[in-house]
Amino acid sequence: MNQTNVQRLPRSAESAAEKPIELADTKSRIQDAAEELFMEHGFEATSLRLITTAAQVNLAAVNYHFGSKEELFQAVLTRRLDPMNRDRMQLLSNYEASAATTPLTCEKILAAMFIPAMKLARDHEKGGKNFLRLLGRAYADPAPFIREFLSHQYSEMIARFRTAFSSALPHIPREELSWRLHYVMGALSYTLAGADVLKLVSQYHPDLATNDELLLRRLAPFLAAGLRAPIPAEDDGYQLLHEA
Amino acid sequence: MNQTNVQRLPRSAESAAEKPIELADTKSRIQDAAEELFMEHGFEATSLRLITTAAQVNLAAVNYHFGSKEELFQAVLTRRLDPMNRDRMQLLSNYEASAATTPLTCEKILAAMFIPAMKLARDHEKGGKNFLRLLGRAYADPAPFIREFLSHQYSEMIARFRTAFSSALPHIPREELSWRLHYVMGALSYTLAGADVLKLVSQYHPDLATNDELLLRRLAPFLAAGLRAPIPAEDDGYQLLHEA
DNA sequence: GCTCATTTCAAACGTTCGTTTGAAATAATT
DNA sequence: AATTATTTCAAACGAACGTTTGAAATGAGC
Repeated sequence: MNQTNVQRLPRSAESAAEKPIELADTKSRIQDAAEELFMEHGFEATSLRLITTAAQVNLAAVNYHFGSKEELFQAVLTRRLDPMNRDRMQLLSNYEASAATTPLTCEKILAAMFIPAMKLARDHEKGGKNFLRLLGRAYADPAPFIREFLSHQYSEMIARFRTAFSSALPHIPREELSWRLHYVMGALSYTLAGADVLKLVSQYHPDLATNDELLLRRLAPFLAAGLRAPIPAEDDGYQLLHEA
Repeated sequence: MNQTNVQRLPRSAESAAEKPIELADTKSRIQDAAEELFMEHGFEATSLRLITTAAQVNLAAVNYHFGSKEELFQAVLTRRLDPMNRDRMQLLSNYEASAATTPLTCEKILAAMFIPAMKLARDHEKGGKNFLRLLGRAYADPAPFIREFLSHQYSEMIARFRTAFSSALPHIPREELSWRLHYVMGALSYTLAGADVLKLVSQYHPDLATNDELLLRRLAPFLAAGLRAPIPAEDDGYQLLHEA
């Protein structure tokens, strides 16, 4: 019934663009529409009928080309997540090579995490910004297949950056560093996803929110200062919990 | 058809517990079951049939007591969110009164945010911890009625803490502070929700994750250091974006 | 005991969901 | 041109959804 793993080219294999008004092929149209709609409504609330109508394809096309709704969701994530994480690791390696023997600064390592994410948001005029919002929501999605997929998709990149931070912050114990990395990911995903539920950033200059360099110049110092913070002593005034 | 706003006590109004095996009333049982199931599967993926079965009540009881599934969700959130945010503001006022004229430290203000959240996680043996996970997921939920509800529910508390941080950090420009508050909320919700998709904290000592004081001693220094971080100068080595 | 409001219940409502089907249409191969 | 493989299509499938209904059960007030 279904196609095998090999994907054939359905139309004549001309190399360059033929007609400018020509639509993309069915599979791509589905992915584009799905990305936008998953971002807007979430996985559960987005029906295949909504997607296929927006993509102007037949309802059965999703199951034919992707197998199921879940597999479509994973394909939508993989399409941009894979290159982004590969870029991140490549950029980190470049920085490390440039720095020769001296360890990288936290800011530099953070930049290696952020810049590919921002490049993704900037590059794809259509879905780039939306994709990061979709990703931020996927982080918090309780569906097991999403959580397993993400943790598998990220594991290599995270391990790579963990050791980089470990070298940059030799005075921070390994366990403490794990927690601080956790906080970094929280602030990062929250920011990149634009999940400002609480309207904290009230004066929302549009070019400020989209200006990557400004965003990096705000976020990186904040997180780097946190990563470098001294470990508080035992009697450092944190017996706060029993005052309430 | 439906009951009015006044809620009657359906059973004889004995003051104390009568029989230890007696079940709570229908409305509470629904809320308890809904809290746990919404936490586990999210709003969309949790059906009323699942909730009413777990609560051992009739399917129609949800619409009778709450009106709709959406209103049930809001009731579940309000039940614990309202007291928590009131506690936060009260605790902040207490701290300010104790400090007299001297401004509070960032750590102290952060503690006023965290401690009520942790008390909530600790107090209700059954759903406390789960509720924070539910809350963390609600932050990222795209459903408009959830986002509007949360932003309304939080607005007073956020405004209160914003001015507190503003006093504690007079050298940080107001706009910069808004962004840093944004990062704080990101790390906070990510941590309290236990949304560790990426398994960053691999060595997961159970008593460490549940020990509130330890958690506060890790998170507060990290965030306070970030909040106090100096504003980077224009030529401070952040021309990183074009090296990629 | 009777009355009346409140709560519970089984059953069904109409809708929407993801998926499947088998034939028609299109493209590729011989 | 004939044959084969691939893709599209309209239609339907069974299941699950939130909600409604009207009668039965249960409570309180007189």
